[in-house]
Amino acid sequence: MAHDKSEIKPTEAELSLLNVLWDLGPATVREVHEKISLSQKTGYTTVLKILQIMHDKNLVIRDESKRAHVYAAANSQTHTQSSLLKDLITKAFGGSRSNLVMRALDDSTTKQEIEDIKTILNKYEQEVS
Amino acid sequence: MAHDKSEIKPTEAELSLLNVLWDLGPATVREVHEKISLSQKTGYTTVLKILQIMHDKNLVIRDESKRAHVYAAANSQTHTQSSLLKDLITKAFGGSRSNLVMRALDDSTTKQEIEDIKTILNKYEQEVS
DNA sequence: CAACGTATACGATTGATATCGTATTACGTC
DNA sequence: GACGTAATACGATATCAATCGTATACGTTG
Repeated sequence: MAHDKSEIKPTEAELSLLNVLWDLGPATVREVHEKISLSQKTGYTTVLKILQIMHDKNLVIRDESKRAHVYAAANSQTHTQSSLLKDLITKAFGGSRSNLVMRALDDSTTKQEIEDIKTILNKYEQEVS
Repeated sequence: MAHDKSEIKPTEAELSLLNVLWDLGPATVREVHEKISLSQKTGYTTVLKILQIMHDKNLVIRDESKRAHVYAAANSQTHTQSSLLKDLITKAFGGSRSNLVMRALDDSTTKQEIEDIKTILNKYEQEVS
């Protein structure tokens, strides 16, 4: 096989649009542009072009049955996040996952965050054992 | 202020070289090239050029007192890792640190990793309270 | 059915990344 | 102090990312 699902590496602009698509669900260029315009000043055709490129790269799928094509993220947010993390672990953390997790936790970590993470850990601890 | 320390964003090739520098400590272009050549096939002048660019960007410092300049990472590995994580949290995890941590933990997490992380959590828990 | 408004398609531009070939400079050594 | 070795400096190139202007196509409606 040539391309594995785990090699998802959107650029920065692409990730911005993916965030919008995960939020809105399937949407037209106009809808994506309107949403993104709330936080950035990007031209309509720029959004269009990037979505087209993403379509070529299979980062999004699109429904062309209507005049205004409807775009949707090809991969789930969860899967994409995992992919990005895996990449970062490889390139900046010597391949060590716990290394990354420990670095993500610092003295600004709140009590709530600690509790949330402990809950997850307990869950996996049971599964693993 | 123009540039904050937290805006450290090395490119992929730059990060490769930084990994070598963190490993070797201060080193000449030749030393860096020899080390990187073990895992990649990059030309000597390419390594040199990237190090020069990194110097312009203040990603590395260099000692020019000798004929062969000696390069060293300008920022610690720890600090750079934190910076990269912060960036990823912002761009792909809706700004939520625990979101990232939880995604980093999946069902392939080993018992040992869970223990390591719990230890860290307990440490911060005490500090926080 | 023609015109207008909106959508997509296409191409050009700018800037950054990555890579090297070649030119130039600087040491040591004899 | 000239020469050869090895270093740095300096472009040049190819690719990709990001952006937008303009051209073209499509449909709704008067």
